[in-house]
Amino acid sequence: MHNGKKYLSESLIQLTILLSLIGVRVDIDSYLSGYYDPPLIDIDLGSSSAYAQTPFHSLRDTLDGYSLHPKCPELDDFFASRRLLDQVRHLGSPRFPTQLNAWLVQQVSASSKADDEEEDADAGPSPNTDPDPTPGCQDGGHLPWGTSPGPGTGPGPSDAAACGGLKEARDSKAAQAVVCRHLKPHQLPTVLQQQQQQQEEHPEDEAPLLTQLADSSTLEQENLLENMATPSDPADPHPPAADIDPQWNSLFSDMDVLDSFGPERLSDITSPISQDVSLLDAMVAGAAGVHRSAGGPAPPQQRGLLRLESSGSALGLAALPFASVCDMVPDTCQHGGGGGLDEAVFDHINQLGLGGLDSMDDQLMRTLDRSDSQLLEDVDSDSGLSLESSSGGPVSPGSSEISSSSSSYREECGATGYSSEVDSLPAKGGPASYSYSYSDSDSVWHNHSYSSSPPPLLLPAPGSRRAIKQEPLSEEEEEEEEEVGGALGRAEPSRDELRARAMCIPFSARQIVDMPVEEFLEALEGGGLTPQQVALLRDIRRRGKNKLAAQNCRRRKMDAIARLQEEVNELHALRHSLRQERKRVAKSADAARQQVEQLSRLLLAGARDEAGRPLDPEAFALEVGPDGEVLARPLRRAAAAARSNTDKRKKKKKK
DNA sequence: ATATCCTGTCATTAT
DNA sequence: ATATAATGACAGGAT
Repeated sequence: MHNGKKYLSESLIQLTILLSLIGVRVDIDSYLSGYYDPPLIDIDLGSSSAYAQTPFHSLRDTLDGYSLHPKCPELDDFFASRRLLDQVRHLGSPRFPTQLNAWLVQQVSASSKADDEEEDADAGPSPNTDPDPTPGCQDGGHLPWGTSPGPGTGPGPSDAAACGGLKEARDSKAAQAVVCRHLKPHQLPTVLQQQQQQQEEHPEDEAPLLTQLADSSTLEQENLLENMATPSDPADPHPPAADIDPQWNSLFSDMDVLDSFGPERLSDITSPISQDVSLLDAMVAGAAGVHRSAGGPAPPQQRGLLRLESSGSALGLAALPFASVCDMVPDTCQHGGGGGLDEAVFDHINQLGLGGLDSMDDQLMRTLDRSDSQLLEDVDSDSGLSLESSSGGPVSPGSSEISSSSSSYREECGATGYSSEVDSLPAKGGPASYSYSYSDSDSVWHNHSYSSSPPPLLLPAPGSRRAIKQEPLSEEEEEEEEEVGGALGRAEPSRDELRARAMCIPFSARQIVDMPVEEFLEALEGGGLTPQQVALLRDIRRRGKNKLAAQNCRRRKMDAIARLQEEVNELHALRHSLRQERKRVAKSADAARQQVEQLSRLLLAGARDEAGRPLDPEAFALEVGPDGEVLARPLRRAAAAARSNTDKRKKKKKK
């Protein structure tokens, strides 16, 4: 516990310092509260137990899905990347900040590579932004499609922007992933509107399906997702990429106009980027530039672009969840003057035909529109995961997911009481009246295995998200999947799951257990639940927590036993070595003793008494006196004295 | 049939 | 005061 407190305080200090460094001191919570639930403050600050359950509820739905544990080593990388990209971003591009930033970053990366053959594409303002050469940062490696790098794993999307730049962005998968990750749930209506517009223009697209998907219930979503995944080639897990690629290619072909700068002008641009620009100034400049760029009523697509861009740099500036802080809270940003830097940069740009960049915005919007399907899928997949699958993130009771699932539950609900229904529930398999389509992890979402062996090969459930997306697992997801464990094999709901469904509780057992306590209490109080439902909710949460605690406890116990066994083995080895050493010492002592006796006999053989007669070697022993003088002591006397001593001891004992 | 293991649950205590 | 974690003990299913 003491460690936990220390850890908490250290983490808070680090977080505070980092936030103050980036100039976000006042409105960060309000900003986050508008975007995320729970806010950043609710980020889990550690646990007292190394085996404590993974706080998925606090690790999810924060910071674009990439929540940052304050102790996470990637946090520095994250903010360093963000500072770099904010500086670039807020250099003042009025109309195409995202594209320009991505291009600038790419140019920085390219120049750095020219100067330094090493892989460090982040060289420059943020030299330590990527300690881990992730695929997105290396030689145009593919950013894993939809791969969630896990909480705090800054190098993921941020590398796609900072390291990869346009070269990586040309990879349509990476680009889609970047875009998809930065569409907030609250943007879904906008996306849907755009999707509908696109549907009107391109009725052959997947928009109807996706719109339907967004409005459907969870089970329907699973079916739809299955339908979407079915016609695709199994060898190609990313079928939509084919639609995106031409768009991106055309977009970047326009971007190639900027490549005509040439190295000498490039140096003009890259060198300011490397300056230690005041972040505050840069942010204000960027915000002012963006706002200036609006220049009156922006067309809807431009507004959409700005919104997307302001919500974390939809394209290249991925994984910058704070990137739009200034846009969101401009009051906190005091304009310090952009200086000649912005003007120099954008004079170049303006002189080199910015007209094409207007069309580039349109193309970008079209690209984004086309990628909306992927956005939808990503967003919806996350929601589906949180609702039905193992990740089980917090979902507010008022969310569409809950409402949809709630409705589906209510439709199937037939039980009327808690105790009677609950206690009669069979341990295996629900009543025939239940027709739930259980997902992979509702029943058991933990790893009951004590062994430290690698998790078994997980076969994705037929309707699971994994089966659809076929993406490699991030560490977090692997961990989660590991926790799901054997549940995939037996897709049976837990008893509490059945209880919850029997009582028409609009949460899964996983949700009930994983949701933050505030949300849980809110659901209890404001959920319009009956007392029986409230009691069941509390019981499910208590049992779920205790179940996880028991698992952790047993794992700890097994680990402790293993450690003790290891210690026993080490002690056995130590005892063996000590015994060997004792034998060696005894042997050498014997040898020394024999040497002494031999030398004594030799000396006694040459010794003479006062009368000049030779001494009997058997009757005398050599003795070294206190002054170093060697004396011949008669053995009989010594033996007699020894005998008398033993006699005295015996007499004393008898007394 | 029995032993053992695994897991969930309860009760209790600590944090 | 409440929530939660930790843990011993027990029960029941699986092997």
